Amino acid sequence: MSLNIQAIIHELLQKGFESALSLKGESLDPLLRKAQNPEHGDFQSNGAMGLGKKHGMNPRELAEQVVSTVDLNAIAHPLEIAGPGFINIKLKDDTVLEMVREMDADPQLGVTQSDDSHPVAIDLCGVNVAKQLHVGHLRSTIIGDALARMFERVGRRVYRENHLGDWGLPIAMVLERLMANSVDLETLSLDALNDAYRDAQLGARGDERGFARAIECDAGPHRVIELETQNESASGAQQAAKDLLIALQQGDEQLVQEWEKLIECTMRSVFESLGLLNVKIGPEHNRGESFYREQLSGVVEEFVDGGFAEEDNGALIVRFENRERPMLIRKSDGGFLYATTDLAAIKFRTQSLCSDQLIYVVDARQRDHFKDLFDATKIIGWDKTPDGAEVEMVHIPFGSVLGEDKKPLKTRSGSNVTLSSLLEEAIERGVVEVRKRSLEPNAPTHGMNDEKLCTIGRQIGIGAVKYADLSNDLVRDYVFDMDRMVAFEGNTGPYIQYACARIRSLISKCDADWSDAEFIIHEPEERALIMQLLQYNAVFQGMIQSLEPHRLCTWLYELTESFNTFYQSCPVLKTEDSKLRLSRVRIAHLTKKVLVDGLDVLGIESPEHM
RNA sequence: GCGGAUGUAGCUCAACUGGAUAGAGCAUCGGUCUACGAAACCGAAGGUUACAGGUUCGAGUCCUGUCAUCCGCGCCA
Repeated sequence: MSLNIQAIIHELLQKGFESALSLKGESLDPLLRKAQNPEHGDFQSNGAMGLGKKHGMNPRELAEQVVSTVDLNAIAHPLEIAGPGFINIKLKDDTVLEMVREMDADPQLGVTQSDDSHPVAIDLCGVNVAKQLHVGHLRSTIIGDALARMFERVGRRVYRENHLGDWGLPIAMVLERLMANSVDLETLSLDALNDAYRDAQLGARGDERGFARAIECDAGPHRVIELETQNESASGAQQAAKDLLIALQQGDEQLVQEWEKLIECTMRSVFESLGLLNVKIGPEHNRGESFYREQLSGVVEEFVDGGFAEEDNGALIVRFENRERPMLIRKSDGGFLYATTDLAAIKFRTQSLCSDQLIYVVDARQRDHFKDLFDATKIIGWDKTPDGAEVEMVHIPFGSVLGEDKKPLKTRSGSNVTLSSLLEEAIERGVVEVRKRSLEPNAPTHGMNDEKLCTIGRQIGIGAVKYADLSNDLVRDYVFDMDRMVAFEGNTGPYIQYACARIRSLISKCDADWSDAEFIIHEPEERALIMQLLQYNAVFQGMIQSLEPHRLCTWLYELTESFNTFYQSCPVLKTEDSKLRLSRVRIAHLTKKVLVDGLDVLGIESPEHM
């Protein structure tokens, strides 16, 4: 017996189908699933309908034959056939108890560890030097960090790649502007820096052609607004910036020093926000555009030498077989583009880091860019690691964060919402709730000092925002509604955190030693809770495979509901029967371990009290 | 114009990748505490899954078309 009981049943059923249909070697999938309705049992096999049809056999008869040849008596109740040919399986309680014992004894809580020794590289956060973080970075950062934790949880090495926008003309323009005004970079705030960045952009990004074309193509409001902003003014400041960039590229010592200060100034503020967010991203994860600057011409040469790139109107482009749109890898003035840098980064990640899985957590608007990028990578053969492993490249195209008006989130005055202001509000809301709660005499937080309350408030407020983000299907846009997130009711982070806190105090009130108490199933709610716990690994593997954190969120929410139902109907400490009492404490403890572990994978903290 | 995404209860979202009666949470209405933490639990009501066809034992899910919203479309990142 083992935790992968589903795999065992799968195999037995498969053999049953093989013998019933007198077929071998063919992949006959019994379509074993968790039962959709608990009344049908624990698992269901949907294979008979499709296979019966395919091989000219009555599905129901097929199911009956399978049932008569498969022997699951040791672990399950007699199999039942329902409807057109569903096979329903209900495990014996003894089987369930044995599995839960195993899960509880396993430090990994049953989560299967990966045997892939190649690292995963996750492109996340994506800050631009001299720019304030905004809500777009929120998603890239917390989704990327959750995915990273998920891979680390199954034992894989992860490179969190913070691909900073720290190089090129935009940065040169800011630097030029700041130096022209002899601003002291040591004491500069990111807000001031952000203003300088915007001024510089306004000065240099005039793009009448792009604007005209956007109108012509009937472009959406996103693009038009962006281009309008760029066109508001145009000046000759670029020339100075271009000169500065050249000097910087040539390694002018003074300039390089100033440039480094600029990055430092940005990252000080960035890491402050990232710290509040409880994400594992630090200076050691910085590997920005500047890191690749020496490699760009080599990358382009490789494309040229391989015959994969051609000249077009003075620019160098890569063409694809199945579409019109080419990818530019060098401008007609000889400069490189972000696509060039991204190609260099892919080469580095696959060839030097030897990653066999590249994940880009970048918003959905860049779909076409990544399609081009990945296809170009395949053309030149960087889709294999040096030791020959196939590289999987995935773009996670997450949706936009919208305001109540269903348009990209803005402040009342129409400016972008900065990440720090958003986090501040979330924390403030969390702190207010915790303080309010602590005024009640019966609350475990009653009388706690304010510093502790603030820490808890931060954990709750941030947890609420992160859970709200991660619990949605990533590709969809979602409406940011602080009130709903911090409501702490229903499917929210705090709901789950609250259950953890209750279990902790429950356990702390139990004097007896329950650590090796026998698990007992006495009430249906106990069985239901244990069955939910036993799905942890399956859900986890599903999440790894699909790269969808919201699956874990949904399951954790269900687990919390199962626990609350159990807790409501099964007295724990008040139970007279001491064996049953200790069993329930132990079930509660296992639930807490799983909830805390799952929340941690999502990057959400679980306060002791709240 | 071309390409892509999305459309599920009043609102915010699920649906284990084609399975049994489409599920939750808010909001609404009705029950549970002199408390193993009520930030909880139990129940009611709420649906032509944008629309029209098609594929099959079976479709929210797959294919075709239509509509709506959003995004992208060579020298910005």
